[in-house]
Amino acid sequence: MDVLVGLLQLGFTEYEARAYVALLSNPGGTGYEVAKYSGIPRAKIYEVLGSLVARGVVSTSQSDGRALHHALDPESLLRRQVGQVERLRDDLVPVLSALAAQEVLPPLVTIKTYPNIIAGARDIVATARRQLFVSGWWNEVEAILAELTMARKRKVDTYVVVYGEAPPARPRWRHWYSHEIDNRRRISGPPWFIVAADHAEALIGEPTPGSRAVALRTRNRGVAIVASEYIKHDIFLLEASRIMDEKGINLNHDLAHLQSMWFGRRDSDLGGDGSDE
Amino acid sequence: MDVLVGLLQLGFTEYEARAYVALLSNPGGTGYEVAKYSGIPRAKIYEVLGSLVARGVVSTSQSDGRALHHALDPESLLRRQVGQVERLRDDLVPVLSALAAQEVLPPLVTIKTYPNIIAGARDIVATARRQLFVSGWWNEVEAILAELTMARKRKVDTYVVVYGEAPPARPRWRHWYSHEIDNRRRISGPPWFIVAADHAEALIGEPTPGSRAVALRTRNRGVAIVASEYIKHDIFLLEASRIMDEKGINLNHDLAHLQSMWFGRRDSDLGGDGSDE
DNA sequence: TCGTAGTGACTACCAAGGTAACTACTATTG
DNA sequence: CAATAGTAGTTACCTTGGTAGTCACTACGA
Repeated sequence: MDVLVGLLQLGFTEYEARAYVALLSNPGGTGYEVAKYSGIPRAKIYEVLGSLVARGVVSTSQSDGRALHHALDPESLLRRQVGQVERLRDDLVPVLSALAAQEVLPPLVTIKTYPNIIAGARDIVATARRQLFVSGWWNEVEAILAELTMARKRKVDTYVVVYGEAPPARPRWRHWYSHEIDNRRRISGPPWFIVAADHAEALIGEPTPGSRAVALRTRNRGVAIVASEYIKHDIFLLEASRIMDEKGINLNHDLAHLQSMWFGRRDSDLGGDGSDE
Repeated sequence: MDVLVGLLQLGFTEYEARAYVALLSNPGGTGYEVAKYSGIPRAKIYEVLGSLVARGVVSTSQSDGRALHHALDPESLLRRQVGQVERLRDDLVPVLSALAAQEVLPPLVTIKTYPNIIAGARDIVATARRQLFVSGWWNEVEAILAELTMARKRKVDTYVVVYGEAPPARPRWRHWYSHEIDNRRRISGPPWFIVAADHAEALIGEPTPGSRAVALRTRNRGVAIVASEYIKHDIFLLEASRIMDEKGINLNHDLAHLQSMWFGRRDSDLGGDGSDE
């Protein structure tokens, strides 16, 4: 990640970003020096430093009658930004939620572009309460791994099926299943990505790397159930075939540990605190 | 907090904010309807909705060949924003910190405007490791209360002295001391706000409500020690006078000659009342 | 004279806000 | 049946403010 791009995303202008970086590596500079190191025209530098001072990102000190400038350390800068959005969230969410009207019947909504599909998947995982099913390729699963971990910490039953070559960073979760297929070509058509929560909400996506990525997201009950059941069947068959490979007989007994997918959590399954194995 | 202002702070344009709010309270609208509810000129509405769709804040569905629009729910929207800044932080801080050069000797830095003083105080509290001293009026102490709570959770020894009328939301901490004084007028001059951490960093501020607010922030060792010691002495005297009150010892008369340090030639009592725990 | 320090007056460009006028379709009603 | 009003969407153009970028100037000390 280019630092300048990152700072732009924090709302810095290009000059502000360049001045900040220049001040970081050359602390205590006069305006003139900052202009020299940053390549910002001298005619603009005081304006730029002024707006950074107003934002509290740069502070001044006096020495020999000259004004020196000092950059806020990066940790503090980013901590402030995070704190600001968090405070904004705490202020805004209740007001906005009060404004929001309920949709009469859940629409079948189209989501466009890859990052929006990932964001939608994160939403669903982050709001799941009891049961969560995920099926997709490692790239997409990895992108929502932080949220999946949080969900498991919240005691959400989380089932994940990952297609493709076994990834290096594969977490050791109880219900993590791998379809080890060479590459994205093996199974027909484009990649897919399915997230379903609580038999209530689902996202069925086609995370093509290009700009063609599209997904369906809905709280439509039928779709949500189909998505969940599809993944359940997939897992069931995967396990069945594995065990048949090993033994050959009496599948029912061997697959009993999967019954919780359909019948909810049983006492014997309450194996821990979100860190099984 | 006005919702529109809040959304602007999230990087929405005014039209985008108005369209989003209109869509929240009227879900599933055509572009035409959104324009009607939001007051955005029809000529602009598709452009605006388009950029919201591109950002994933609005999604579309089809019904009778018409494109309907649906707003992302506020919790998800704000969760995404928070996650985005957090990811930016994790990416950016290591790179920026690597760029940062150490200042040879800690400067005496001037901080301007009230919010920047508060932000600086938050920085210091958030990075304190062992010992923390805070002295100020309730307004300012309240503004950094969240960070103080975090510091206490990190096992930082936290001492707070609050001037002014006892606030309603006063936390019940072990080292929380109150100087109950009627109003900001009693002690001469403007309000003040002191934060000192680890005998290493200090902020000494003058949080005037207007634009005149100024503070000194520094890692200069001498200043940091003076600030810490000042607050320690203040607490010591406060406690001493409380305990003497309890035991019926009254030195007012014997120390009357010192009262002039604080009150000129008037003789009156110190406000210590022992409302700590 | 050169390097440091700071300022005023420009130009260029673009995103955002704002207006007017247009097409096309549907439903209602006199 | 034609006229009208409302819905749905589009093209063109204009204004404004902020950002980027240039040039030319003053002032000072070594």
